[in-house]
Order: sequence, then C-alpha cells, then structure tokens
Amino acid sequence: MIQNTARPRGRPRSFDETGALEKATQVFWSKGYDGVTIDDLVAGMGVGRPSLYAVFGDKRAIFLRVLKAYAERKGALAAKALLSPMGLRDSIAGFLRYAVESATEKGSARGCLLICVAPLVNDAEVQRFLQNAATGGSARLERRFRDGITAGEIPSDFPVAARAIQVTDLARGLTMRALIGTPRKTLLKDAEEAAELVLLPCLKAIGKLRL
Amino acid sequence: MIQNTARPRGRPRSFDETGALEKATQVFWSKGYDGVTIDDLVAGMGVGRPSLYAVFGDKRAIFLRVLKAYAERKGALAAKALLSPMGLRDSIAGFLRYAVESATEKGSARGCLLICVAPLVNDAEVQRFLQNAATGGSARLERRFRDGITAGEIPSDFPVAARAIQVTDLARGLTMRALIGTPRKTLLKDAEEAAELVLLPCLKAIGKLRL
DNA sequence: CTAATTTCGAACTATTTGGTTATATATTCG
DNA sequence: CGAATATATAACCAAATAGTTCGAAATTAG
Repeated sequence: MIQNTARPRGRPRSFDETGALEKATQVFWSKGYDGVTIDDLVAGMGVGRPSLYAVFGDKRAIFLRVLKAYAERKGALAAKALLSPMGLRDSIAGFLRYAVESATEKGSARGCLLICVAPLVNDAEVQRFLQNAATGGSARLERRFRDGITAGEIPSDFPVAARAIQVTDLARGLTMRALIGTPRKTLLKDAEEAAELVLLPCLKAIGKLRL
Repeated sequence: MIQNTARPRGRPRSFDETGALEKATQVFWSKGYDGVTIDDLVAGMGVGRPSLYAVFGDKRAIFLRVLKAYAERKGALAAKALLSPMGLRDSIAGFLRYAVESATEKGSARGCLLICVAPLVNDAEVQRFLQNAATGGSARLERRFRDGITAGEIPSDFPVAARAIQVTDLARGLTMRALIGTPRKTLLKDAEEAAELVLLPCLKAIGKLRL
C-alpha cells in the first residue's frame, strides 16, 4: 500500500492544498482578517477563484483552517523552544526568545497571527479557539515550572500558575511591540530580562534562599 | 470675551465635532480599522456623508484624529491611575488595574484602540505615533519607579528601565486577553499578581534586604 | 479512442463601497 | 425682507468586491 490514495479521476490540481494554505497564512498575517479580499487570497495562494471556493470555501472558512494549522505549527515550535533546554531558565528564555524571533522574522509579516490578528476577528468560533489556545499555552508553561520545582531549580512554593500566565502576557507584549516596529535586538534583550523577572523567587521564599 | 468664536455664517451643524469623533472612536475600536466602512462611520457618528468628508476628510484622516484624541484621553487617565496613589505598589497595581478595567468596560468595546487595533493599521504615521506613545508610556513608568527609589520603597539599584518596559508588556498582555474574552475578574487578579511580580527585588539586591 | 470526471481560466452579475453632485434648508448680514 | 453662506438630505456614479457560470483543458476508466 504505497499509494493509499489512488490518483483521483479528473484533471489534477495545479496547486498543493497545504502549500496554498500556508500562503494564505502569510496573506492574513500581513493584512489582517478584514484587510484581506478574496482577490488577495486568489493572488497570494495561486489558486483560481472558482477552485478556491470549491476547495476551501469562503474567507471565513479559509481563515479558520489557516488559524488551526498555524496554531498547531507554531504551538509545536514554541513547545520545542520551551522543552528543549534542560535548565528552567534556558527554557523560559528560549520560549520568549522564540516569540520574539518568530515575530521579527525577515521575509514574514511581523507579529503573530494568533496573538496580533486573530483576536480582532469578530467571530465566536475564533474566540473560543483562541481562548483554548491561550489556556493550553499557559498550562504548558505551568507544567514546565512544576518540572523546575521537582528539579530543585525553584522553591516548592513557587507561584507556578501566576508565573505561567505572566510569561504568556510578557510574550504577548513583546509580540505586539514587534508589530509596531520595535527592533528585534531590543526585543531580544527585553525577552532575556523578562525571563529573569519571572524566575525571581517570591518574597516569602527569600528567607529560605541559600545564597 | 465670553463668545470668542462668533457664530459662523451659514446653517449651523447638527452634530458636535468632538462628540462625533468620540463616536467614531467606538466604531474603530469595535470593528478595527479595516473592518470599518464609511457607512459605518456615517451611521455611528451621526454625520451625513458629505459633511463627514467636508469636515473630517476620509477614513484615514478620521482615524488619525480619533487615535490622537484617544491617546491623549487614555494617556491622561492612565497617568492619573499611576500617579494618584502614594505608594509605589499601589501605583503600579493601579496602573495595571486601570488597563484591565478600561479594557473590560461594559458598554464599550473590549481591549484598547492603542494596544489592540492601531498596531494593525498599515500606515507609517500610525506606526510612528504608536512608537512614541509606547516609549512615552514606559518613560512615565520608569520615572515612577525612580520616585520609588528616592522614597526608599525599592533599592537604588532597582532595574527601573527594564521593569518599566515589563509593566507595559504585561499591560499589553492583559489587554489582549481582554479582547479574546478573558473575564474581568480573572484579569484583575492577574493584574494584582503582575504588580507584585514587577516589584520583586532582583537577586543581587536580596542580600541587602532587611526582612 | 471515447466517455466520464474534475479542474482551470475567463467572463459575468449583483452588491457594496468610496466619493461626489444637486437640491433643499437653516442661519447671518445688510 | 432678500442676498449670501454653510450645512443637510438624497441621489448618483464609478470602482471594488463576493460569489457564480460556462466552456476549455487535463486526466482516468473502459
């Protein structure tokens, strides 16, 4: 069963479906949801108008697919940045650094589809999706903090939940500043300092610190 | 000179100019720049189409005026929230609390025109304006931190610049989460914890702490 | 090779949108 | 009151936009 999907019957498509969706991602990312017209998508995706409607549906449907694919891809990369380093500090710094780097990548739009543009889409399903993505993200960060506790890198009463949320908020802030043109270099320094901040022991733990 | 501006010559306007701009603010705030049509503005501002063009210009011009007025108003309120309390902690907490409250106000759109929608406007002048507003905001926070140093509330080597930027980033994060529907109550708690975070002494200062 | 199937390319239609024009209305000045 | 001025209302127009239709093209099945 090398070819599970036998070649379909009619004229073959001149475009790659997932490739076209990736191009659509760039279109939405750079122009925002409301700023995108069907013609923008036709031009950007390299798919003819009728094929676009037949294969993907209307703008909203395309955006939803784009959003979900983007979230999966980006979520995996963010998780990798978070989980690859061994030390907790490198983890958090790596996560924030990744946020900055992907938000200031040359050749791509600035910012982030999930953080900067999707929240402005006036659509209940999009909102639900973003809510879930957000809680999922901070849950992962919280788990990473907890692993830091078991590794003895932070005290056992470290406020893992609060700090996890704060990391996501700081990442949002860095990403929004990328959008308004703050240079990567500045943001990378800020990311480093943000990581330092969220790893500070809380006051009641200071007494127990061995310095 | 009670009436400095003698009544103008022709038919009087049926709308108040600044009032109309405030209504326009709500329109842009709730629909985003690209989501707004001229008809939306005509309906929302209560100004007829030709008058709208004659008095305010096109959509971009209206948005620029809206943006500047909004920034001034909101900036003043944020400054008040920051500078009214005497203690540093109440200041920072008050600032973040204000960000959350204004981003979750009933009867107004969620989020913030400056933080959530203006950054998506693809316009050089808007970008410059936002950059300046951002640096101005963190400069004020930095000053407030410095006043905290002279008041002896934080050590003299407190990283004022970094913490000021972090407060703005946290505020951005809270505001963006307001936009995706995170409830006010949650955000208020997060704001409180964020204030606590940014007031933690840095590690090298802990040795000097008198507990 | 022929028929069936699917996509492609171009044109088409109805609607929305940005911006203007024309006429009526309200006000001040003389 | 009548002329001048400025705004309001409605209608208008051209361009952009969303979504569809139709014939040509490319492929497989028989």
